[in-house]
Amino acid sequence: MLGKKYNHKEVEQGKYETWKKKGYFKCNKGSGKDPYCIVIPPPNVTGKLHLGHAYDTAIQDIIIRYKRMQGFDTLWLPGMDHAAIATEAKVVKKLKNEGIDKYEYGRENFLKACWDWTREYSGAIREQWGALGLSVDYTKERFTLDEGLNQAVTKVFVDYYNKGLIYRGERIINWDPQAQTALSNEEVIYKDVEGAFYHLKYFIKDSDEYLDVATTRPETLFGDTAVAVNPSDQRYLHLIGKTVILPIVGKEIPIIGDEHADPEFGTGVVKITPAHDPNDFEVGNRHNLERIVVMNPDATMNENAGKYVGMSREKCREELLKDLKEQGLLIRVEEMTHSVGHSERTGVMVEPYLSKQWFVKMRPLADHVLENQKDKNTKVNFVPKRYEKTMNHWMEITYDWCISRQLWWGHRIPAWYKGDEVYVGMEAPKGKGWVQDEDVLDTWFSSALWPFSTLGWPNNTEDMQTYFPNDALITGYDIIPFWVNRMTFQSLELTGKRPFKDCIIHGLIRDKEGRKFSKSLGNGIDPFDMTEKYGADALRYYLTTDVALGTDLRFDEVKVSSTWNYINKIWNASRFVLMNIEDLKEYDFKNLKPEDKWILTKYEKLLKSVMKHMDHYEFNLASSEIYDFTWNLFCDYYIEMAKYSIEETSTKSTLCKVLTGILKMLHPFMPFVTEEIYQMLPIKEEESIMISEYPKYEKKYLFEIEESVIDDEIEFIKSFRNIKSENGITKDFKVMFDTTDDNELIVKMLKLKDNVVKKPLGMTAYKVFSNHVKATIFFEKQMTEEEEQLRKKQIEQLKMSIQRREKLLSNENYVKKAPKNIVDMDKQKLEEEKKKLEELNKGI
RNA sequence: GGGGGAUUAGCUCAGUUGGUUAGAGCAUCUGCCCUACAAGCAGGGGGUCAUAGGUUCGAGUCCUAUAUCCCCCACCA
Repeated sequence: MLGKKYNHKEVEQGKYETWKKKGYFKCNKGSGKDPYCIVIPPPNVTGKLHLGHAYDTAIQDIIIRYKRMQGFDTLWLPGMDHAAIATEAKVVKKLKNEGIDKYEYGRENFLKACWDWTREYSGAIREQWGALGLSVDYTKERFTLDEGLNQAVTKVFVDYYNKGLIYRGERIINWDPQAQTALSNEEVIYKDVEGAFYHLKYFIKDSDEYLDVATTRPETLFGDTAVAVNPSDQRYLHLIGKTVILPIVGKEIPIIGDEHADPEFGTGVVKITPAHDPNDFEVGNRHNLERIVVMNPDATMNENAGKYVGMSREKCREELLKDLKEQGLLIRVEEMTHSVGHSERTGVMVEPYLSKQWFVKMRPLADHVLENQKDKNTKVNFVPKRYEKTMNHWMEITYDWCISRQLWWGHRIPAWYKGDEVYVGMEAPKGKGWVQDEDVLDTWFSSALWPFSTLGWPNNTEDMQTYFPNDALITGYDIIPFWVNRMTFQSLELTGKRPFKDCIIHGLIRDKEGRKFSKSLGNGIDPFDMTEKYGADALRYYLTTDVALGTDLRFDEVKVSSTWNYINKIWNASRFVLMNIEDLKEYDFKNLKPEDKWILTKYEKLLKSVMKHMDHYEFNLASSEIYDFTWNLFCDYYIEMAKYSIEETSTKSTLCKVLTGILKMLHPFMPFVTEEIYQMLPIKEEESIMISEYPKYEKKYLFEIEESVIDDEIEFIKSFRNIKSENGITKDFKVMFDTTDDNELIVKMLKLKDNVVKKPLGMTAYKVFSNHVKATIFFEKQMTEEEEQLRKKQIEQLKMSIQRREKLLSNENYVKKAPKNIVDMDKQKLEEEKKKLEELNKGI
C-alpha cells in the first residue's frame, strides 16, 4: 500500500538500475517493429551537466518513452564530445595548478591527461543521466574520439581534400592568444568595450602635410603597408600614388585608392594592415601589399615591432602612445565604444591573425542545403517552423569554415608535409622525411558527423540502414549555427540524405528575472539540487511543460514545488483507487453507471487529444490536458462519485482503467512515480510500465448521452454550491427539486439527504438550475439588499447575452456563412438562456 | 545594416486551421481538518489580449503601420 505522502526519494530509489538491468533501454532491431531513432547531443566532457542539459534530455526522454510505448523499436543513442578546445583549456588549467606546463609535459603525456579527465567526467555524466531517468541505450554509446569515429572523420577530410572541398591557405583568422589556436567565426563572441579612436599623423613624404589616420589599434601600425583613401574622395584624390612616412617606424608606405575606405567614416583615411585585419587583408590582395605579422602567437609583439618587441599588445599600445605623444604624432584621442571579438572558451580578446590554416569550402555545401530545403519530402523539418529561417539565413551568408586548431586534444589532421610537398591520406605516406601536421580539427567537425558516424558510417552497417536518417534531433536554438547547420550540410554531402527528419528546437533557460545563467552573476542552478529537493519527476515535468517549444524558460523553483504537489495529488488519488480495487481480478464493464460512462468518455477524448499533441511535440498542451482531466474531472468529481458505488465491479474496473491510462500518459514525463504506482495495480499487462503499451483510443467507451447528463449534473452541483456559498448558507436550508428525474447522485454529492422537501416552504427561496436539473433552495434568513442587487445583475447579464445572440442570429450573413454546428450551438444557447431568464424572473 | 521573435490576469505562461462569454499555475479574498490528499477541499475577485487602422458574418489569432523590449548575424579602419 502506498504511503500517505509522496516521497520522491523512496520512489526513485533503484528504479533506474532495474530498468537498465532488464535491458528496457536497448534497441531491438530485427524485431519487426518500426524503428525510431534519436541521437543525444553529446555533452562536452568538461564538467557537470547543467539545467540546460536536463531540459534538453528530458524532452528527448519523453519522446523516446512515448515512442517505445507506442510499439516502436526505439534507439536513443548516447555519447559525449571530446570538445577539443573546451576540454584542453580545462586540462591545461588543471596541470598548471599542479605546476605542469603543457608544452614541457609533451603531447603524449598531455593526451594521457586528457583521457584521464574524460574517463572521470564521463562517469559523472552517466550518473547524472541516470538520476534524470534517461532511457538511453548504453550498448550504443559513442565518444567523438572513438576509433570508429576517428575513421569517419579522417575519411571525410581525405575525400573532401580530394574533391577540393577542403583546402589549406593563408588567411586572417580569429586567433585565441591564450589557447594559441585558430577559432571559427562561431567561436567568437562580440562584446562592446570602451575603447578609443587614436588619430595619428602620417606625414606625406617630403612635405609638412600629414594625413590624419584614425585607428582603434595603434599597436598594429608596425604591420601597416599602405594608407587607403576612397578613389572618389575629392579631398585626397591628388595624394593617391604618393607615399607617407609611417610614424615611429619611419618607413615609407604608399597612399592607395580603395573602395574599402569610407569617406563618411572618420577622416576617410584608413591604415592598411593586411596581416592583422580581414578587410585590410582583402585590400592587400587587391593592391599586392606585403603582409607583415607583428605579433607572436601569444599576442606579444614580435621583432617587427622594433623596440617594443616582447611586450604584450596592451603594454605595447601604452608605450607606443606615450612615444607618439612625445613626438607630436598623436593628434587626439576620441573615446568610443566598439565591439571586440572574444574567445568563446577562454574569454580573451581574439586577435585577427594571419596564418596558414585548413578551411572547408562552404558555398557548394551550403547551396546544397538550400536546394534540399525546398523539397518537403527530404528537408529537415524544424519545430517550431521559424527556425528553418535561421538555418537558411546562415547558409546564405556563410563563410569558409576554418577547421584547423592549434591544439592537441582532438582528431589530428591527416596531412603530412615534406618540404613543399603535401600529402593527405588515411595513412601516413611511405618514405622518409614526412612530418604530420601538428594540428587537430575543430571539435564541431566531428560532431557534424554525429547522426551517422555513431551508427557505423562510412560502412553501410545494419544500424545505418535501420536508424538513418534519425527521426528527430532535439537541441537549443543557440546551437543551430554550430551544429545543426553543419550536420545538415555534411549529411547531405556524405550520405545524400538529411541527418534527421525533424529538428526540434527548444529555448534557453534563464533565471527568474530573465537573465542568462552566468558564473559572474552567481545565479546558476544545479539541476541535481532540484532533483534532491523535489525529485527528477517534478523537475522533468516542470521543464518540459512550462513553456511552448522554442521559447526561453524562466526558471522558477516555486513551479517545481507546485509540480511536486501535483505528483502528490496523483499519488493520493492512486492511493484511494488502489485501496479500493485490491480484489479486482479482471475488468468488467457490464453494469456501468452514468458517471462511469461519463469519465470513460472524457478519458477517451483526452487520450485522443493527448496523442495528437504528443505527435506534434506539444508537450505543454498534452500535459495541461492530462492535468486538467486528472485533477478537475477524475479527482474532484469521478472519485467522489465512485465512493457511492465503490463495491461495484464496474466502478472498480473504471477506476483501474482510467488510473492506468493516466499513469501511462504521464509516464514519459514522470517515469519514476508512474512506475511505482503501476507496480501496485491489481491488473497490469507488463512487468514494467516502461515497456507497457500506450493506451489505444477506443470508440466503444464513448457515451455521449451519459457524458452530457453528468456534465449537466456537475454544472448544477457547481451552481448550487455557489449559491450556498454566496449566501452564507451552512446547514439550515431545505431543497425542493422541480424535476421528477432521479437526482440521487446529486443528493449524495451535495450531501442533501436530510434537506430535501417535496413542497414549497414559506421561506426565502432561491432557484438553482442547469439544463436539466432544477431546484429551489429555501432558507430562513432574509435576502439582503446586496443579494437582491446580485440577482438583478444576473438578470441584466442574461438579458444582454440574449440580445447579443439574437442579433447575431438575425444576421443573415452569419447564418449563411458560418458553419452549421456553430450556428446550431448559438441557437441552442439562446433557448437555454431564455429559459433561465424566465426562471430567474418568476423564481422568487 | 540584414534576419528572427515578443507584447494576453499582480507574476510566469497557454491559447492548434479565425468560431460559445479568452484559460492554467502561482499569488490574492471567503468558508472548510468531509476517513485519497490541509503540500488539501469548496466558492470568489482579477484581463478594453501593446496602440491605431484594415480584411471578415465573426479577429488574441490574418494584413498594414506605430511603440516598447529581446535574440541572432554582419560591420564598426
